[in-house]
Amino acid sequence: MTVRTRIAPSPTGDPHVGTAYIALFNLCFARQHGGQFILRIEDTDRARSTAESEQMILDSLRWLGLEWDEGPDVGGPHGPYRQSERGTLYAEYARQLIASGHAFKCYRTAEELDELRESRKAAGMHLALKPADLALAPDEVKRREGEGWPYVVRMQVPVDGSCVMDDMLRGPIEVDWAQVDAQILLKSDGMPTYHLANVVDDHLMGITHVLRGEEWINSAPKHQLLYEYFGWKMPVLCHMPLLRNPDKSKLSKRKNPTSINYYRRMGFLPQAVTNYLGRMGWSMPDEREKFSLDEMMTHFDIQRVSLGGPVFDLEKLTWLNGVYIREELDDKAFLKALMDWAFNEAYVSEILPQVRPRVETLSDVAPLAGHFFSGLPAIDGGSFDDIRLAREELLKLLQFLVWRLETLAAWHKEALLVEVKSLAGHFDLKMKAFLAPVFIAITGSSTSTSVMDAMAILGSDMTRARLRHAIDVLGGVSKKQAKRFEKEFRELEAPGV
RNA sequence: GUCCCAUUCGUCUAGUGGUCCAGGACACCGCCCUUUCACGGCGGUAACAGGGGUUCGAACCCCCUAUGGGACGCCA
Repeated sequence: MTVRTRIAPSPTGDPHVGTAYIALFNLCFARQHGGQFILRIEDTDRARSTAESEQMILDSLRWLGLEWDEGPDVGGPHGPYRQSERGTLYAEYARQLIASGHAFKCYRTAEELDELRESRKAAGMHLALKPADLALAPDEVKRREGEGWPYVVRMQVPVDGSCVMDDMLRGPIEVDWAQVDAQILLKSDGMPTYHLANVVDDHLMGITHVLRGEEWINSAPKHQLLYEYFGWKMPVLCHMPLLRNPDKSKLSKRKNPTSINYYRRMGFLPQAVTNYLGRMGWSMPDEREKFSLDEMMTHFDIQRVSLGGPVFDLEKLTWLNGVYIREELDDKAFLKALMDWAFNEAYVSEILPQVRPRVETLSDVAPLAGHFFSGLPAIDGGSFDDIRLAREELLKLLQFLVWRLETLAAWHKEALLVEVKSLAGHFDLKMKAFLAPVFIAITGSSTSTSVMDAMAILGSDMTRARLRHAIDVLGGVSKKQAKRFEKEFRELEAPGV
């Protein structure tokens, strides 16, 4: 048996807890059956990830203790299908499908597709575009082809009848073919979409079981069809429930800290985080709450997965983490955990230059630099009383900064400075005035170390979490405000559009 | 809008036709322990979404309704 987890690349290298969650269950499932567990980063769009951001994601999975295997024919997460070759490899399979009549070239433009979807929506029909909907008159196709228009390769799909696929946990799932669109297999830049890459890779890697998120159920018919077209054996499917925000929507960073790095920075123990993820939609046969990864693997049973989408509860995770610190760590291990976390030479050395000019006695250090060793500062709305900005303007400032920082790929002081400068310009504020509220949000006080350096040292996850926390204690951004803010922010991002 | 998936205390869950007027955990409340605060111990509030079937019997099986979520991208 061979299973794999596919990882969506992210430019900032944020490893999502949802990814870790799926990886954990894949790992346990594989180990329980003595099988292999492989990792794949889905980098069909090279702009989305860098070697560095991929490394960050892998590091955090390793931190959680999720060890993966080198797959057959796959040297690490990328394997022989690595970027340079990937386009040509998948293009070859796409050609094969065209030759067998299972796929076709489509010269439709984005505008035409929008129109088609609009009119279908207006007519109250389902939005799936079928091959017939996309067809152009033969001479028009000829013209576009002759003029060298860009094209994509789409798969053929049946127009009627239905597709039945099997899910390990849910039993047979039936979907009308009418709901399934002529999925794009190869983009106009020649790179494959997830759907093609996924099927081809899984086949070449000999994947036998696929455990993935519930959000993939609807595209499973396409995958099944592709396996049929190629004449390959389809892996067994299993769709895991989705982790949720407290409001039950799919876990998202807008409403929750979703980055593993955040929990790491906050001082959670990896065993506790992994244990907690293992309790999401799953339980030990004897119902104990606390168990190690090894215990989970030996007692694992996929049938014990419950299908209701579990809410990720920070409070309970925090309790569990406390249990681990109290029960699993003796003084020596506790000390080691602290040192691994922040009390180490590398980290403290970064902080020393910040405090040296500002202290007179050694005992000044802790109060001054405490925020480098803390989570969220104890602030409330009153902490911002001295800021001479209207409440809404203040919220907007913090919110814009969060949004800017969310897309920042390289996290260092110079890059931060560029962002802050440009935003200060937008708000028509001097740097000092712009940074005043940021200072309070990050350090929790109005006298401390340099805020720009603090942000650089604290890192992306903690910085953003503190800014978001400040927004929360200020009463949060209302839906109406969010709408206004977003509009203004977009105009700021793309001036003249 | 169309389709798909789901639905047990506020939250995570146990429960796969009788042992369930539903058990455990977090949170909350009370009491005890304690020089404070925690930790710990004991106790309490609190749920089978609703309606129809099937059955001697239903949280568990079937149907309908409601609610929630997801999908409908040259994202993954």
